[in-house]
Amino acid sequence: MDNQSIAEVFEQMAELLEFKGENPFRIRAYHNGAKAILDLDEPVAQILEDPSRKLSDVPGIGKTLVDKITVLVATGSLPQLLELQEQFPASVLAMARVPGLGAKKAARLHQELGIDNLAELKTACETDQVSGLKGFGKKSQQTILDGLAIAQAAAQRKKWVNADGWVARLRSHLSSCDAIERMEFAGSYRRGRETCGDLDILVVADPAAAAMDHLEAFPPRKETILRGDTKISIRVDEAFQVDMRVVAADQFGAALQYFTGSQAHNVRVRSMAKAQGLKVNEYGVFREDDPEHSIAGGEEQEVYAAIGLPWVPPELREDRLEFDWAKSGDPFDLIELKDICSDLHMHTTATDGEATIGDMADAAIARGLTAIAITDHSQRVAMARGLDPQRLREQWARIDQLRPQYEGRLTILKGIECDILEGGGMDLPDDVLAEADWVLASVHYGQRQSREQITDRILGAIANPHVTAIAHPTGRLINRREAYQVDIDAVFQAAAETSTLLELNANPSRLDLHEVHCQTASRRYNIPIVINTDAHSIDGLDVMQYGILQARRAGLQKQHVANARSWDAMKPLMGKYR
DNA sequence: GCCGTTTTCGGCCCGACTGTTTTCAGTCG
Repeated sequence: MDNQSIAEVFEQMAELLEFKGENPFRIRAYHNGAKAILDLDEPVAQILEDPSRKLSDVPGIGKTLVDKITVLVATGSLPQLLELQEQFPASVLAMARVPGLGAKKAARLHQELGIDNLAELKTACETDQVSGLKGFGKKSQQTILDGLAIAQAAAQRKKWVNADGWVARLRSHLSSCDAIERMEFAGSYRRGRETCGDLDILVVADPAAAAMDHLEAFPPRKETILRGDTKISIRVDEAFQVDMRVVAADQFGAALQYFTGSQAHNVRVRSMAKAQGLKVNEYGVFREDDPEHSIAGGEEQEVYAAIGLPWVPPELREDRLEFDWAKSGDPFDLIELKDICSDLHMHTTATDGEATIGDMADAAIARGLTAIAITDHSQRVAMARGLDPQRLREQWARIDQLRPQYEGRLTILKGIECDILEGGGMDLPDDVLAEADWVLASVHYGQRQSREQITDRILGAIANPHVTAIAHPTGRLINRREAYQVDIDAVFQAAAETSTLLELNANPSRLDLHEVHCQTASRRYNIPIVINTDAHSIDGLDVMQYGILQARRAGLQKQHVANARSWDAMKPLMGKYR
C-alpha cells in the first residue's frame, strides 16, 4: 500500500469519526496523520522495514497510527475502517458534504429520520419532515434543498488558471469601487494551489457596506449566500463561491496572513505565537496580558516578525517545509519566471502544433529565452501525424538551415518527444535518437497498464543513454484523468543514477510532476527539474508561469531548475553529455 | 490520537455568521 492510499484511509477514518461525534482532537489527529504521510518524501513501508529508523519520529504519527499503518502495509485494509463504513455507508457520508450540512447535522438526519442517501434527504425536505427536528427549522430545510442542487457542481474545484480568470474579472469590477482602498486575493489562489475551491478577497474599505454592495453588483453573481457587517459570500458560475472580508487598514497584514492560510500553516503559526505568550488572529498580534492593543498587523511581514519568523512566501504555506526552512536561516529565494532561460518542450506544424519552428523561435526570443527545443511527437502518435525517422531528420535539416539566422540570439535544439511504447522500448531507433540534442521520453498509450508494466516502461526509457528527460512523468490531467499507476520512487532512483532529468510540465491542466513529487525528486534525489510549456502554439509558451508557481510550491530555487541555466551550463547535468 | 523548555496528563488556533435559540451549537474557512 502506497502513501497516498494510507493517507486516504486516515482521511476516511477522520470523516467517519466525525460522523460518530468523536472527540474533535482525535479526528484532527487522523487528518494530521494523513497529511504527514502525504508529505513524506519516501514510502512509509521503507521506513517500517528499516530497523534503524522509527516511523513514530515523523511528527503527527504516534504509536497508534504506526500500528494502523503496519496493519495497512501488511494486509491492505484496516478493520476499524471497515467497521465504521458498515455503520455509515458512503451515501450517508455524502450528506455531510451538502453545503450547510456538516457531520453533526447529517448524522442526526440519519439517526433520527433514517435518511440513508441524498435522494431520501431531498424527499424528506420536500415533504417537510426536516423542519420539525430539534435544531432545524424551515430555513435549514430550504438551505439543504438549495445545497443539494449545487452539491454536484461544487464537487469539483476549479483549476488555478480558471480561478485566475475569475480573479481578473473581479479585480476589474471592484477597481471601480471608490470605497475600496486596498485589495488582495488570498486563500488557495494566493498560495498558487493547482486548484481552488473558492476565492477569498480581502479589502480595506470605507464604508464597508459600499464594498459589499459593489461585490453584490458583480454581474455574474447568482446569489448572496450570507452577508454580515464585515463578511459577505456570493456565488458565481454554477457553484463557485467568492468571499469578501472588510478589515481596517492597520489589520490588513494580519488578515491577509490569516486568510491566505493554509489552515495547517495557520495552526502552526498560532501555536508558535501562543508558546511565546502571544495571540494571533485576523486583527493582529496581541500580548496575552494586553489583548486590547495589537503589536503588529498592518503588513504580513510584521506578523511573522512578531513571532520570530521571516516572511514566508504564500506558495510554501502548507506546514510542509517552511518552518524548518525558516529556522535554518536560509533565505527562501524561490524560483521566478525571469530565471527561466529555455523552454525544452514544444510542438510545431510538423505534428499537432499550430506554429512553425521560426514562429516559435521568434516568440521565444520575445519572451526572453535563449534556447528552445523543438520536440514534436514520434511516429506512434499517429493522430498527431507523429514523425518517423525520415521526417524527423528533415525537420532537423530545417533547423540547421534556420540556425544561422538566430546565431547569438537563440539556440534551437534538435529534439523529439519520443513515445515509450506499450510493450516497452522507444518509438524511434537508437541511431536516430543519438543524433538529437535533446530527447524527451513520454507515455501516451497504454496508461491503464499495471503498475509494474508502466514502471518498467519508464525505467527502460531512463536506461536509454540518449534519453535526456522524462516528460509529464505521471500522465495526470487535473480534474480529468488520474495519474497512471507508477512506482515513482523507482523512477526517481533510476533518474538520479543515470542523470536523466525530470520535467515539470507547466500546462495548467497537467502540472506534472505535482508539487510533492517535485519536491521529493529535487530535495531528496537531487534530480534537476526542467520546467517546460509543452506549447502547441505561440500563446502556449505563456503557460510557463503556472509551472513556476507549482515549482515554488515544491520549494524549488534557481539552482534546482535545470533550465534556469543556459543550454551549455545545463549539459553537465545530463548523462547523455558526460 | 498526538505531544512535551508548562512532559505522561491535559491541553490541542481562532473568529464570523446563521438559525434556532433565549445563550449557543453548527458550519465554514
